[in-house]
Amino acid sequence: MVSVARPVHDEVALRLAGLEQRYTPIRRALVTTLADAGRPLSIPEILASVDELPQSSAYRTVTALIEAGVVRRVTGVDDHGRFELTEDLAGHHHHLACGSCGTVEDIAPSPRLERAMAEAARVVAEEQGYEVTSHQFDLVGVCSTCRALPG
Amino acid sequence: MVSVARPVHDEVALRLAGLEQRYTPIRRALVTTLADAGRPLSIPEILASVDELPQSSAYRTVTALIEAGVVRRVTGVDDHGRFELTEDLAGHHHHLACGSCGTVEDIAPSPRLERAMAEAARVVAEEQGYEVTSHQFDLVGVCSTCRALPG
DNA sequence: CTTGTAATGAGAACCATTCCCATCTACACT
DNA sequence: AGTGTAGATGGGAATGGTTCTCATTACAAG
Repeated sequence: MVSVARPVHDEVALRLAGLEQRYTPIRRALVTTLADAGRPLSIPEILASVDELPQSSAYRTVTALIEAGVVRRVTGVDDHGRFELTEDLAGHHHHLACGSCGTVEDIAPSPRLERAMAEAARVVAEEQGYEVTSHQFDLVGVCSTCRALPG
Repeated sequence: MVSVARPVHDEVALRLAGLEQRYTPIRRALVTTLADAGRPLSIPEILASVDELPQSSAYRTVTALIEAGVVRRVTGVDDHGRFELTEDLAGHHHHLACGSCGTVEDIAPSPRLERAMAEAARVVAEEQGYEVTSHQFDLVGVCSTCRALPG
């Protein structure tokens, strides 16, 4: 909750200012929450984390931060939008969505994974004429928690 | 439209029968449409492809086919569900979602891509304790059409 | 302190999806 | 072929996440 580096807040304030927008307490709380979560959060999760936050403000604030280029929307396996700080603020990583419970986790980049991902992106670019967006992959699987469940 | 191999229809009929369900004309039309599309289709796309299909029937039919294990839902970059035949009916492949227009394409598996994907899945399984679902990956990028657009 | 502009909160509006129910149809058994 | 039973269909109502509207409030500059 106080673990967010000041440079992040400064950078967010700067980008908002570039659009003539203010870095208000609500926006600051949202940035802090997303930074601390370490994984993309859905709106319900954000509402549970930030005290006294009306739903409409949550959606609007998230939208404002997206427009300022400090938050991006992540699509998971269920139909809930999930949000995280952009890579230039939170660091490069990939995502792993659990097809069973819907939770999305960040994957810390390891050299082996990066090599495999980079190779996959290269192949897709060559063979399909696609430009893979900023080395961003989302994998779907079953998380260890759900695998342990009966059924 | 007549390009669907008979074994596919037979298999679908069999799986529906296993749940005491019938392989009706509507369901057959949907299977044919999905098989011919060669990429996951959204409900609006399905409605445009199948003549005289009420929206409620489209959703219900898709749901029935999912329960029978012959169709699966694919999540793209926008919030529209997209549907395709399962891999055991349509063959193994990956997806490429265009972050700009939302269209999802199938990626034909090439040896190079498979190697890279398999390696990525292995790493994720080892390092994150995840079981990656049936070698299924979805990548996001910008398709060649959208890249050619101004702006 | 005044004023202009952005931000907020509550609820209405929207839209994709799901649910309901009366009607229709397919298959099994005469 | 005729009939009965259960599944399937279609139209519309209901749901739920997300977006929009607008009156009110909070800032920053003069």
